[in-house]
Amino acid sequence: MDPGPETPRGGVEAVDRALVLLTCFRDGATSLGLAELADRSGLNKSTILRICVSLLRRGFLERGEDGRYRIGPALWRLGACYRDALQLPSTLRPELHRLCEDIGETASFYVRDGDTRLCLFREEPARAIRHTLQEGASLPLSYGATALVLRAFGPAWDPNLDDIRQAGHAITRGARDPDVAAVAVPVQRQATLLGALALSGPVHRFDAQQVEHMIRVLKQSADRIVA
Amino acid sequence: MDPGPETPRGGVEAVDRALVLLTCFRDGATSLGLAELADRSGLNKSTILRICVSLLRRGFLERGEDGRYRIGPALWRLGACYRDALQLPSTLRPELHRLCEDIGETASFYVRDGDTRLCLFREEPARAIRHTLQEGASLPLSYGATALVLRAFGPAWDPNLDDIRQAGHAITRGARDPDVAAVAVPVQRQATLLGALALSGPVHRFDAQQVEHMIRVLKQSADRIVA
DNA sequence: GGCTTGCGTTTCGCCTGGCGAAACGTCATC
DNA sequence: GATGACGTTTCGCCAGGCGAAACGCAAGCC
Repeated sequence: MDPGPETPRGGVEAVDRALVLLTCFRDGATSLGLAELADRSGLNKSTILRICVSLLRRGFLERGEDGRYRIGPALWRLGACYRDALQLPSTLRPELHRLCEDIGETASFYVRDGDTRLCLFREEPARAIRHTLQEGASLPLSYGATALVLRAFGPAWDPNLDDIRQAGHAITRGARDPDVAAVAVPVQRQATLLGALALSGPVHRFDAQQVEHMIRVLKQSADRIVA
Repeated sequence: MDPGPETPRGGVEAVDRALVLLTCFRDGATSLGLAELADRSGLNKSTILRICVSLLRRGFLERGEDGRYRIGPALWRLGACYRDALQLPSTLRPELHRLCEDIGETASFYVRDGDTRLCLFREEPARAIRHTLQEGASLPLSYGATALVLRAFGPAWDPNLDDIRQAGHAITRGARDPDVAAVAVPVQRQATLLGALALSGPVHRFDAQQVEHMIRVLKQSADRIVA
């Protein structure tokens, strides 16, 4: 949580600290005690307590009966506001569902978020063995099929990714997890990249023939989404 | 945005102001300029500018090319964290989908959020005429079928709602909007209320017979969700 | 062109909000 | 009853940041 050797100065210190506190809730840490917060944020306990009064009052935090802190409902509301601002087509979620049902693998939609990628939506099939991921999960841009697509079709021009731009899709096998494979295509509206659409699942269900089929279906979906 | 005649004291002023700023994004206001923010929040422009530096740095706000502010991706991530903390059964979303398909009306799930209710999930049917609402929408507890259920089965015991507790469901016709009707049932896990499950649509499609059918299906869904 | 209006941004001296070490109360555990 | 971990409260000191005002810019108007 340490902001680095030299924080780029500017801004309001107290606000910064509050945001650091909120950001402590990640990697599955859905509830935190005061000591854990102090530990993760590096802030003085009394400082945290004071800031939490404000966060609690405005619904940005909640307290369980055990006294532990949790993220509050205001953040769900604002999260929805983020999604609304993206003005994504309403066809996105239905298309994901359709992809997931047709192919029988997890379908997901990622957007770029600075130097990470953010899973906005996902649909999982009802199969026993499937790729599980959470909406809201934040992953690095350094690996993964959606990461490649977001980088290849994003604003910055990386010559290493010419082949992906050429092909119009990206495939990875075991990039993040040795058992997981994924295929991704860009979703573009008038030459601007909205995000990446992907199918992911166990690597053994992604042979050449199936992957080819997935790419075809993914591209059709991407087209329908922005149609 | 005025916190009332006398803010309940305590907390950190700068943090409070930052949260007020974020809360300005609602009612479909997905992007705001500095002047609008100043207007809505009642804060001095220079104060806002200073606070925004922190919010921008941490990804809680974004700036469009037009210079306007929008909610940032960090809030989507945290919104997901709120949902995770509720530990809602993974069966919820599929059940909503099933309800929506079987009945052909909008299916939604609400939780209590202080003195309002918050739409966590919703599924809309593909019909031309349907009830449209947004995930993340915040509505009052004073009217609506889900509001009645959340109040009737929540912690505070309101004797006016005995009949709803008795019946195990609530029905409203034209409570919020004269054209909209809704039926809602509680979702309870070991006697604690998780939220309210509802079907809503145009009032003319909610005659006595259909409503009875919906109630039956809703209760089955609620049971399956917590099974 | 000149005037006006609205916007975002920057400045700066003054003052108070809030920082944090330390002390405290309260549970568990040994 | 000693120890440790935790959440909470206190309080004196001081720098963080408040906000009126000034500024620069672009668009609209006569």
